[in-house]
Amino acid sequence: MFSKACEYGIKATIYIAVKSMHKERVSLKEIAEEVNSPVAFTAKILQSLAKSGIIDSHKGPTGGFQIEESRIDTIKLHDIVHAIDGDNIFNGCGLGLKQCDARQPCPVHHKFVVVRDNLKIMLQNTSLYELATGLDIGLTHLKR
Amino acid sequence: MFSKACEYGIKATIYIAVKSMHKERVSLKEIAEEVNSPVAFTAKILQSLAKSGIIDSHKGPTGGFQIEESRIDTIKLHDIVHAIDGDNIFNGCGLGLKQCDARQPCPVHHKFVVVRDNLKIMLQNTSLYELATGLDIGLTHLKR
DNA sequence: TTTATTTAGGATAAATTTGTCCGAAATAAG
DNA sequence: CTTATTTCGGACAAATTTATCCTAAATAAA
Ligand code: FES
Ligand code: FES
Repeated sequence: MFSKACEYGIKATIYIAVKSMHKERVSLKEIAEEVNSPVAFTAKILQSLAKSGIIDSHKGPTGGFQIEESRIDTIKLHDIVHAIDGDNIFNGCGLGLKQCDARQPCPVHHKFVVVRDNLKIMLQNTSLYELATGLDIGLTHLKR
Repeated sequence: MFSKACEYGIKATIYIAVKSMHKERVSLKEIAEEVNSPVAFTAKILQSLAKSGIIDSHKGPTGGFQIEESRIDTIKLHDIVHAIDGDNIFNGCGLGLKQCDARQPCPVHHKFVVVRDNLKIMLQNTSLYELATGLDIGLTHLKR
């Protein structure tokens, strides 16, 4: 469904959000540990999320990653997925046709768009805030 | 969403079904042309679909692929996807946790399972027959 | 200013998926 | 029986994704 990079990116962002809600910056190393992801690969993903403006990064001692508190509830899961995996998952044809178009539909088009839109809406309606809160109060988990 | 192999496999199966409904066997070469897929790669996929019992294959002159007519409406999209991509898409965690379990859920679990189940139900409810019919009467297309 | 710490970024490498090649096996037809 | 045709199956290759390594740049603190 999502790429590995996206899975790591989502988990990392949620973890950063939890820490940010407690006014704490968090290092790459800590993130990778908590998220159970390869450190260097996670670094790349965080780098790109920073460039996308989803998270903030700071170099040097006391440096690390954080998210401006006021933005945590405006950031949606959709934004993270879009930043990492692009929009093929939201607009692409389920059977890989170059263009998904209802006027020249593939055999699964009509049924597939329902599912695809369902996913899109879910991602658009899910805020980083609610995901971070669930993790913070111990209702959900990042490792297993 | 689906692997390339699965996309090709679905399109190929639908095409074989259309031909089978007209009592015709169809060769690998023709399938690959109609589906716009690499010939040798398509061969591997068809081979595995034959092993899974979803399609029938016959060697030699006048050989090719076909699907027993009576089975066309009992085969569901779910069967094809399951045969090629396995069941991770139906049961796997959206964030890649080793085990998706409501008792130890990841942050997106509750929202993700709704979408995932939605997809599963759609695939289970979609018969090869209806997909093949749509293609046969020119309502849908395999290339673009 | 020096040092230690942390992210940035480029080069590589490993793993997986996608795709190719070719000879073997089956089989229909002359 | 021989030949032509078609799928089978294994080995190999290319492309993409995932992952690692190392140096540079920034920066906080001594
Ligand atoms: S054309 Fe295939 S999903 Fe729309
Ligand atoms: S635990 Fe992640 S989707 Fe169920």
